[in-house]
Amino acid sequence: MHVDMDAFFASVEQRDHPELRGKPVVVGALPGGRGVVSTCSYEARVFGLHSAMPISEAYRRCPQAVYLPADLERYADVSEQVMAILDRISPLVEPVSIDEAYVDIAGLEKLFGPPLAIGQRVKRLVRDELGLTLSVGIGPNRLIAKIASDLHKPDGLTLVPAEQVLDFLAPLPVNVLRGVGKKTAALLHDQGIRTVAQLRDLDTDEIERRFGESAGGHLYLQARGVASSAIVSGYQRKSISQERTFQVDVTDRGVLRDKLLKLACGVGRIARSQSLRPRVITLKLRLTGFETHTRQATLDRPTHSDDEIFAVAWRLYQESGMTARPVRLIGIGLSHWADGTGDQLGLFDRAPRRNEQLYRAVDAIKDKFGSKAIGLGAAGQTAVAEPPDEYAAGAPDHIGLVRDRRARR
DNA sequence: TCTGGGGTCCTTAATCTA
DNA sequence: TCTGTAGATTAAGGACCC
Repeated sequence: MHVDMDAFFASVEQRDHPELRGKPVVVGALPGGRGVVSTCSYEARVFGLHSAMPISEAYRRCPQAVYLPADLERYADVSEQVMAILDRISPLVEPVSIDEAYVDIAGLEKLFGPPLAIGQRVKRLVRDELGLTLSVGIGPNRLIAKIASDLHKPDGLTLVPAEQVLDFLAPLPVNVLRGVGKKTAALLHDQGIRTVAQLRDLDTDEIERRFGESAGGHLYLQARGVASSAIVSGYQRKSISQERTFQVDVTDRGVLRDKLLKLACGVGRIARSQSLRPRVITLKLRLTGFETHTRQATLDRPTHSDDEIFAVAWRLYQESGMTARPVRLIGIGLSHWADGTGDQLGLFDRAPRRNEQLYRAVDAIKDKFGSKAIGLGAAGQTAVAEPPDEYAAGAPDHIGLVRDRRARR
């Protein structure tokens, strides 16, 4: 099951300020400055407003709307309340963003009834306890549930049984698939491919040649309704970043230096609060004309001290070769934690294409290093000691030995 | 004409190293 | 000891998502 709050930020504002109900509400940047619409109410969408639209254009189209800055802390509180309700439904909840989550509802029939009843229960609980609506999609895997939840927004509830997946997907535009944004959609349109059904006519070699092995492979499978159904709770972030766009492009070194110091303190504080020490610090610059560059440094000694983060970022700026150019945006990112999870070293090889070979290789590694030393997972995923069945069902992408960097085994 | 902020993942190329 | 190279790592950019 995929649940998605309706116009989340705007709905919270309308709930807490009754005078805003029934009116176009835009949460995001304020008119007059630089920025975009974060979320807008359905009353505002009537005027063609939508997320990510430049605020200047939103104001042109709908000057009578109420424009509010985002109060992210408050929305995060509400988000936690929503997630807490989901936790009461299932032990396997995977929040994907502030207003969205996947919930594993397999095997809950005895407790709550059939899938549709579970969806209705979630909607009722959230409406009664929090005064908010959401849209629910239920399907045999994450892809289908996600697309389904989007289909009858707002306040929707859509179920797609496994045997209807292919027919369900066929007429939909290709951009419903994960990873198909503006660029990929345009490439597909150039070939006359607009629907998922049409995408199915491309064979796997053709599609991988055009979109790369990874993206192409995903497209091929998604077009056939194949996707993961694994719901993973427990999240370890991989990076921390903060960035700021200036109201007018900045050339003054002092202004940039001050902003960079503030950003360093901001990311440093978060890193310390989570005991994360980055080994990599990234400086981001956006120049006049939206030209974006990054510069990064790998540290000898990881740190989450504000001073050290700032010093590295400032050095990166000075060595960037762009100090003469006006700056539109400046930002700092931290990544590659020195401690904690996500620090395994994968020695990956192209996988044998047949499971038989795979398991022979796994057995050889087990013999040599012990069963706890090995793990299997799709590329980029956390490896687990025993492969879940869904990996056993198809040929894996990679096989490799995973070890702890610190252990040096 | 305009394009935020916080993320993830992938590709490509250069460089390092066992 | 020298050298070529596969594979790992680093760096930069970009697509995409919410």
